[in-house]
Amino acid sequence: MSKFSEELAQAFQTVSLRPTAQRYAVLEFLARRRVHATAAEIFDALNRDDPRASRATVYNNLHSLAKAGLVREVHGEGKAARFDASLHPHHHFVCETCGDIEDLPWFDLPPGFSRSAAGKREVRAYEIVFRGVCVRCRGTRGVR
Amino acid sequence: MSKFSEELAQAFQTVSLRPTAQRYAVLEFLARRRVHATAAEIFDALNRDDPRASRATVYNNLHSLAKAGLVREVHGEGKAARFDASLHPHHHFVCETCGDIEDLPWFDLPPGFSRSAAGKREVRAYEIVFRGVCVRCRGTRGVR
DNA sequence: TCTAAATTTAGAATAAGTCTAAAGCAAGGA
DNA sequence: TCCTTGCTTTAGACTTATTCTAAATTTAGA
Repeated sequence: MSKFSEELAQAFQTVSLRPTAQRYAVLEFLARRRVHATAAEIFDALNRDDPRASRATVYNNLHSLAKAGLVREVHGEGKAARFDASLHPHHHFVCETCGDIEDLPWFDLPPGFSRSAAGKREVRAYEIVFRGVCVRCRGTRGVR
Repeated sequence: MSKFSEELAQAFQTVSLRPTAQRYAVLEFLARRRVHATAAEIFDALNRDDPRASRATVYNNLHSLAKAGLVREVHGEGKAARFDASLHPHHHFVCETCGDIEDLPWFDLPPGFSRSAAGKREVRAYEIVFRGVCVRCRGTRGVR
């Protein structure tokens, strides 16, 4: 068993979610990708090889994985939600030109920032979303 | 002319967007509200009094206002996008229990944070999204 | 006033995501 | 091992959010 699949198996363990073939395939697909995928892309990809998965199953699993914290739902420019494996914490960058979403390395807010901002609310998580122009789109500046 | 409507008029000026009756109504509605509205809610509200606006117009204006930076699109728990006037900068808090989205007072990231995180990307804006349990939902804890 | 460009409209069309009811599996106890 | 119970999967119909279309209207500026 590779380091990689061990890590996935481990992840299922710690959140105590049944590692069904389809659920595993969804998480694996996301964990291998750099660019964030829409549910439709995941559906298409899974149905090129075994195990297959129905549309409903893809959504079911994206939701159960998100609830368990192994996957995050991110919204960029388009109307379809995008998903990424969040095995390791990170922030996000949304390109306003091409709509792609990229991961940025994690850093904590200075202690006290979130507490004072949130008042009496209970903060369970946070992320910073940066918007702007990605490296690829900066390169083609003016060409359009 | 009230301070408030002056501010809206001013906002249209500075981004040089035509202040049509419908567009003004959309922005005004959002600026007066505390809770973030879906397009459907805005559509319903506008069609209770003049000026009316068709569904397409509501969306057109939400998009033109968003592009101009006067409105922000935020995604909470539900599938419909929510919008808020962003005349003044702020961060967001999404309640994982009831799905409501609240504004948090703005604070800057410590200088250097965003620059080093984003690498060669051009950052035009950022926001911090906190998730957790809002004050109202904390109160009803355990009742369910 | 006149013109060109932007805006509005109703309704049809598309797309994203959810629901349903039946059938298949997985985990743990006897 | 064999049940039992509760997750999970499935195809496809369905709902709902958002976009598109083409014609009519309004706006800003010359």
